[in-house]
Amino acid sequence: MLELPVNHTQKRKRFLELVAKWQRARQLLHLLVLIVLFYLFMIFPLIFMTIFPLVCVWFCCLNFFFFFSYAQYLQMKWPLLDVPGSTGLKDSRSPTPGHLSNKVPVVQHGHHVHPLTPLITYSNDHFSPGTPPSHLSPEILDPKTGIPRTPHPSELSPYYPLSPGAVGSIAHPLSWFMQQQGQPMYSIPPGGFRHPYPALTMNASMSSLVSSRFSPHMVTPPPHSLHQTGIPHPAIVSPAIKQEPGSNNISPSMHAKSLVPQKKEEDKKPHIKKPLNAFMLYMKEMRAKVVAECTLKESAAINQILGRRWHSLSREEQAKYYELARKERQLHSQLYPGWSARDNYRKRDNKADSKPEDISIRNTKQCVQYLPSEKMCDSPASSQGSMLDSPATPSAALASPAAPAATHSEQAQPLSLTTKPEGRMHHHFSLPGKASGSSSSSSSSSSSQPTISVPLASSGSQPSTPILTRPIPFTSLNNSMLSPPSPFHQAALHSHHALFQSQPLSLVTKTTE
DNA sequence: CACCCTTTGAAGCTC
DNA sequence: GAGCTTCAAAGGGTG
Repeated sequence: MLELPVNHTQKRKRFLELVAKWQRARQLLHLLVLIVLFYLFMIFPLIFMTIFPLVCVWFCCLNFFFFFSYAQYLQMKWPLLDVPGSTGLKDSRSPTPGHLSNKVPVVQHGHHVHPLTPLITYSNDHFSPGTPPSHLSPEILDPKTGIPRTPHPSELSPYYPLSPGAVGSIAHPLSWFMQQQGQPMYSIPPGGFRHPYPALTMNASMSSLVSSRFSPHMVTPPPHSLHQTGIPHPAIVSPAIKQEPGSNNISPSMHAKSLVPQKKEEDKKPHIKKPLNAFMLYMKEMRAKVVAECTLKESAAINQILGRRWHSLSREEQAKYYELARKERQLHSQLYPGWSARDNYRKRDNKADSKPEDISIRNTKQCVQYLPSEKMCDSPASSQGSMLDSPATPSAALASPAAPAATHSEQAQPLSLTTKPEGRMHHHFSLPGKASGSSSSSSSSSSSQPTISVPLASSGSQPSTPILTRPIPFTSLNNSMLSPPSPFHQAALHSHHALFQSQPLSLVTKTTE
């Protein structure tokens, strides 16, 4: 009769001893883990940053789960037992029995709280190494829509793609540039870019430029398409990849027979392309959008639309592309210090030789009408009126703080798309010997701009319109011309607009002489 | 299959 | 220095 309670108390005592041992072991384990983690934190901050949160979470969960269940188990099995692990659960104010007191000099924490919890916050602010800072966040606000735009999937377009109709949902490919507008543009060291690895001396904008426009996927990276720095550059086009017309489209046997070794060496040279200008960059970005908005797929038609939209852009928007183009040129010049645009001249010798013959042929192909499709899908801002009312006014560019550096070409701004052919028609009529005969491009352009021939024929007595014949450099504009609402300017534009309206593009065709 | 078309801008060339 | 020419991208169209 008396042995039963004795046995019971002994059993209970033994169990309590077991619990105490486990408690000490657990505390020792805590200490050990703390030491290890602290060591890791001091020695391997990088590892700490990545692994430690996981370890902490794991340890916390495991510890909490294990002790919670164990305490519950003890409470169920020994209702009268004062389980140390459950004190915190039952009542934190309940005194702990002396025989269960902690003799290990470790601060006792609640089991559901990790000892390092006060030192660690699991907020994303501290444990989001992969999250870029706000100024590097890919999400930017669309200046037009105000909607945050997310980065564009790289598979859509290699360069500056803008998904069709998704201006508000896709990050501007120039976001890197937009976000840097407030910063010094070029952090070129005083010694210049003579580093053998220009990429190492690039600033952020440069590197992003390389990673975007000069992404290696554009060009298969054969050895000869690598820059001397080893950096593949899309501007380098191997002759094997992009064959120069008339030079590399020859069969190997013909090549061996007809070409001089020097010619071979020249052909083996990688073809370094020109850096893209502002409009090219704009086209690269907006082409996909226009293609998706319209059912058009002809690049010529797309380019016409893009040309009008380009003029409908605000000065600030254009300035972004001008600045980007400037960076492109700078980077290009740094990557290829000895390169000149002349190097790419006359690559198409047969083409140049055959130009005079092509004029007659081209004159027969000038009735391609893109206007209906453009009317269908072009933005409202690029209507005929908007071409003339486009913000492409010189004064705006001058006033724009983000305006590109003042190169005369960047400042030159066509007043209208319909103005350039007029000048070319001038050559077509006045200088037939050279302008119309020596250049296929100019002749094609002149012949391809249908609005001019008729207005000139009908309004040949308008010598006052040469202001509209070519892009006018700012340097050649006086103040009266720089001011947009100039009566003269408006009158000229109005008359020009009237001419344009009197001869819609869709109705006018090239008049072959 | 090579070239054209079409756009704007940059740079080279010519006079 | 003005004017002209070439090239850069793009992809359907054309011979």
